[in-house]
Amino acid sequence: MKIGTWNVNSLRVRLPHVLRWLETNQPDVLALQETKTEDRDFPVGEFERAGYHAVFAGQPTYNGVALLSREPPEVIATALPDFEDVQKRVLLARYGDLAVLDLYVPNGQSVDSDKYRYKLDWLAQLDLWAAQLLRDFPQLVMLGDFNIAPEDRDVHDPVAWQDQVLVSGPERTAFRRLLDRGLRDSFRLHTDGGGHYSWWDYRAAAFRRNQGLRIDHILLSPALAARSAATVIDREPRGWERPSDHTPVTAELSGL
DNA sequence: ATGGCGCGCGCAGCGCGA
Repeated sequence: MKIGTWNVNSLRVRLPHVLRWLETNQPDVLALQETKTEDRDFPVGEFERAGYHAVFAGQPTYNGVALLSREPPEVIATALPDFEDVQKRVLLARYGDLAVLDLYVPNGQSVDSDKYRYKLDWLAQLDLWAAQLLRDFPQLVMLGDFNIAPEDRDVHDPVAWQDQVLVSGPERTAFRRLLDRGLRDSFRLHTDGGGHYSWWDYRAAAFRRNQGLRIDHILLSPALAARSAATVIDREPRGWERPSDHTPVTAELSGL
């Protein structure tokens, strides 16, 4: 099976891109972030016509997550447990034995901001939840926009980015804690080198110059990591007209 | 050189993203 993640930076604007990408790539599950769409405006019918079920947790203007799938979903959660938050950043669904957690981790803005503190608190709560989820769901995929470049090889200019938000030590420690729980970064199961990014700034021709960060991730529980056949960053949609600043990442799991 | 682009909201220009 194929399962992907894509921060679309407004589903209203990017719906044609998502439909085109679904048609070409035929994933079994696609997790979206930054839909920026209220639930009553979610384009359910468009995805039904494309052969996909859709579940979503949205709000006006900001944030918003969704899961598209061939199989009908069972929604388990739409928020972090025990964490007061009006921001829609979490969607957990299951498809039979497979559990999929779609995440839009807070950006953090800058390391000296209140939003950074919120990001670290949010990640601490995610870590607690991850321990429970790994017990409850042996077949767990945790994927989305983590807003963390885990290592310097995931950063085009580590010196310029040092100690900046998305790259700072506390954020990387939070990401590392998830791996210490037993989750595996599926991209790194198959590719060691640098220069592979999932986001490029709209400004300064960053995509053309491949000045990006790898911040969109697919984490796999141990049972799924054993089935990981490939993880691919698809740069193509970043080159389309009026693109999202993120591009899709897809994991292939064998025997599911 | 801290801007640079693109989004929502709403009709100007600001907050936000990363």
